[in-house]
Amino acid sequence: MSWTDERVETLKRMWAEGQSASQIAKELGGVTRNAVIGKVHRLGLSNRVEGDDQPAASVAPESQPAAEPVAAAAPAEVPRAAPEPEPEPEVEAAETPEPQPAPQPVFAPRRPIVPAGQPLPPQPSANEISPETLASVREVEKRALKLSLMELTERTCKWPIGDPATDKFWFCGLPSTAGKPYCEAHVGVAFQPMSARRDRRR
DNA sequence: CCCTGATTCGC
DNA sequence: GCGAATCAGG
Repeated sequence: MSWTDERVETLKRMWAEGQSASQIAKELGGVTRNAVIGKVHRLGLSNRVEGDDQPAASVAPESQPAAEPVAAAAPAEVPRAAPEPEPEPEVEAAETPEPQPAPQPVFAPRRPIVPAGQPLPPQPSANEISPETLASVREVEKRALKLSLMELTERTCKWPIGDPATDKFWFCGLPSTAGKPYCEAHVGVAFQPMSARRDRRR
């Protein structure tokens, strides 16, 4: 594969959107994340840290995620999570006058959306779940890794636990079943044969 | 171990 | 210019 204008354009766009090199590589196909990173540098993209253009104040090493939606449709929709307390460490002492217009016009997207390959959990009512499964889930949730939205990956259980409107909210985070968005226990709750649900429903 | 980007250097 | 290998880090 070569870097055609089109492919470079895609690269630029995705990089600007904050997509990771590996995600971009996957999208483009035929290239590795190394290739993408190498190209990014050759194109002069990347976080120009060195002083040359903008003072660049201090390119946030990680920067905040700015709460992104997990997925679209959601039966029992999950309100904004924003598990990040982050009361703003704010600037240091009054050492930077910065009377200038405003530094940081760079366009700083960053951490994009979280996979969400599957629809969000339906949060079935208790009477639709078998006692055994329910017990298993409760037991498992005690061991939940309590991950934040940004910590989820393709192989972590994305089952939400707690009230999204409060601080007591997190995602299961246990190893997800291959190909599924949830761990074994939550897959049991999320994916049930229609017949089973029908039979169990009052 | 999973993942990130950065850098080097032979091709 | 390209990107695998490697490095440094979360």
